[in-house]
Amino acid sequence: MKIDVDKADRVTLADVAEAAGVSEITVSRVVRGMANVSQVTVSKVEEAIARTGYVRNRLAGAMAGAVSNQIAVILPSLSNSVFADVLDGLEARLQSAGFHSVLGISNYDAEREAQLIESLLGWQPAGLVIAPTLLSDRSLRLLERCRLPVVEVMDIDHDPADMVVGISHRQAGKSMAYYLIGRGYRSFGYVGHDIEADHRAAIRRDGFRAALQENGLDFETEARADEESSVPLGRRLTGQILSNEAPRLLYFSNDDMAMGGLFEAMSRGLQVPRDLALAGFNGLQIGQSAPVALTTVESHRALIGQRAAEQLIRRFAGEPTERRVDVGFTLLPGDSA
Amino acid sequence: MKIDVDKADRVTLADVAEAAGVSEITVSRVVRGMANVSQVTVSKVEEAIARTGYVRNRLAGAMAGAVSNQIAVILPSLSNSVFADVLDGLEARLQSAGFHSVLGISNYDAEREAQLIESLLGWQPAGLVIAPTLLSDRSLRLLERCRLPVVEVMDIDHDPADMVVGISHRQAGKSMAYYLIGRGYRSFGYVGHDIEADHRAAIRRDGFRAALQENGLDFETEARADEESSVPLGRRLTGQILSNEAPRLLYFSNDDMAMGGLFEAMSRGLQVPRDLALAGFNGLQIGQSAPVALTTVESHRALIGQRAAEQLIRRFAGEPTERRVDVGFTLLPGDSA
DNA sequence: CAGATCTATGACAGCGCTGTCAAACGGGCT
DNA sequence: AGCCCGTTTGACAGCGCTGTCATAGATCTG
Repeated sequence: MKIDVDKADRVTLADVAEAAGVSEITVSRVVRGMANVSQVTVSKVEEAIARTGYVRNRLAGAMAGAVSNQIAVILPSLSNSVFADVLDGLEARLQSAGFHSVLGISNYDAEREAQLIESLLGWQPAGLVIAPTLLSDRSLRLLERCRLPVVEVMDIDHDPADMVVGISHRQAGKSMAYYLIGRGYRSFGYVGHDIEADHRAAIRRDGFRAALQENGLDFETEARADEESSVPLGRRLTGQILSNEAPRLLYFSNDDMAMGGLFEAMSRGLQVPRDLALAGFNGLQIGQSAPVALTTVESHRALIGQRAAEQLIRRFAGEPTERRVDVGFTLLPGDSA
Repeated sequence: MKIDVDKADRVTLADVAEAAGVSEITVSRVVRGMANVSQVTVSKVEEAIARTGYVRNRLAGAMAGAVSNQIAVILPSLSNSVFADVLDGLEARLQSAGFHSVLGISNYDAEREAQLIESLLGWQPAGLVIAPTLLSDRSLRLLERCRLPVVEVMDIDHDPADMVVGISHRQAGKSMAYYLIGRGYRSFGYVGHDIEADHRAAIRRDGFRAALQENGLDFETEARADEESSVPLGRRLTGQILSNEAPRLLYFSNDDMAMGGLFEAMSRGLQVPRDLALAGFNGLQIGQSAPVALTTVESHRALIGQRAAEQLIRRFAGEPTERRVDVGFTLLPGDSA
């Protein structure tokens, strides 16, 4: 069978060139906004472009040697608003610099992640941004040999293949613990989601715990489930803990979970923080608007995206880049602890 | 044995072909998993690919005639989780069919939207998915002449250029009003965000209002601000309304806003729904986990994304597609009204 | 006014891959 | 043996664009 492509319809540089009475390369120069074309020619060409309805073929352009303006982006999930925020910040800066992102979602699956890297690399992108799940050896090898700027985002608690932008989740966990100990809390519990998949949550918990242990303390209880984080899960696990003798303060794996905890406490008529104190992570807007503002650590997600974009843009411009960018976090005191 | 180190830059089909002792086209066939290659040759080639570290160049592939596996996706925003959900559903189906999405964010700006369409079309994608803001004439012309499957998503209250997947926001608004009137409410207020930009919110409001008017009613109050929807905004506007004589029920432009309303009511010690009833739109998970579950309409966002992907995939396979897919919505009774 | 220096334009050769068509090969059959 | 047919493999010509280098004027210099 023959797929009858509309070759006749597709307007190419050659068509525009003919229509404008100039050469292809001149049209190409106009399209790319290059300086060395006379004003008269430019307007002739622009008129011809409008008349023919030419749409630039970037595939051919990228092939012919000009660098692609595509950036490969690999994230573990989008249902978690945290990554949507990062993507949002990334897109904003990328777009304003004329780049597009090509997206891949790994679903916290290392094998899938490796496939995505390989597949996206096939589009010869100008750069790669990845929020790593747990990079497999294959992934690492791909990243190292691809000779292309790579920014790992989210946590800077590891050594990057090229560049990394984010915060130290270990420090975030520790800071919260120090703060709470300073506020006088001595009895702690942990409520978490699937921290096998979400290793950053695991790092925060470890950091928190390390700080507790420095003070001769530890979690008295842990409630965990192997599900993605969510408000209902936070609520359910908090309910479980509250049905026994509960610790004074619950540290949640993130704000979604903590909101669930807050809701459960409210439903039970508990006063927060008098009867139960809560702390989360992320600084989601909703937590700060709750009747009892959540005590949490703000991770500047959009900023991470922006900085990642900036690193790439700098690299393209031949400017120096930093191997490790710590965007820092902010402890939001809130009223829940 | 000898890996071409001269052009260490890129391993091409030719390199692999040489390493395997076959022709380029044969390697190409193996890479594309075509049937007409002998088993012996396949393994020779696969070995050579592994040895050379060949990464397929899809740019060249797409150029040479095979269709691109990229899908252009244009959304108004990502900070609104609604679009992140759509993208999530879309990506899931697309990836499993071997496609990637190339993303563009229009920020509810028609001009930007047109630019994005043109720019993304330049990558010769196989299809286009767009959650339109307000398509400019230029955008419409681009969509119509691009000879490529286009799926508009979110609302089906308009006539699509090609295909459309979503729900009727007008019906969603009306249904909620009918439900509330049926529950005995007679006094209504509206709390909304920037419905100039978010025309779907405007359609819901109009639908709601039309249903009220059918019953000889109307909004007694409206509180609006020209900002993106958010929990704090919902809270602030609700506060404004409550400081005067408030209507019995507040209809919010969406669940984010309604959560703000709920929080404000709780903070003031009001009983919901006894003292104030609330209704939203979207069916966000958090609203259903709140101490008072939100009365709302669930828009199946991820499903919209999935269906959009399916329409495209069908079209590529030459199977028939529907011009208009209504994924339907679900009224969630909740406890807030 | 010859020679030097720009500026504006074009010719040409690929980028790395795949569609097309042709050739080589290996039986099965008469 | 001679012929046919199906399976494997390869040669070749682009896809639409841009980098490189060349060329034709235009402008300047002393």
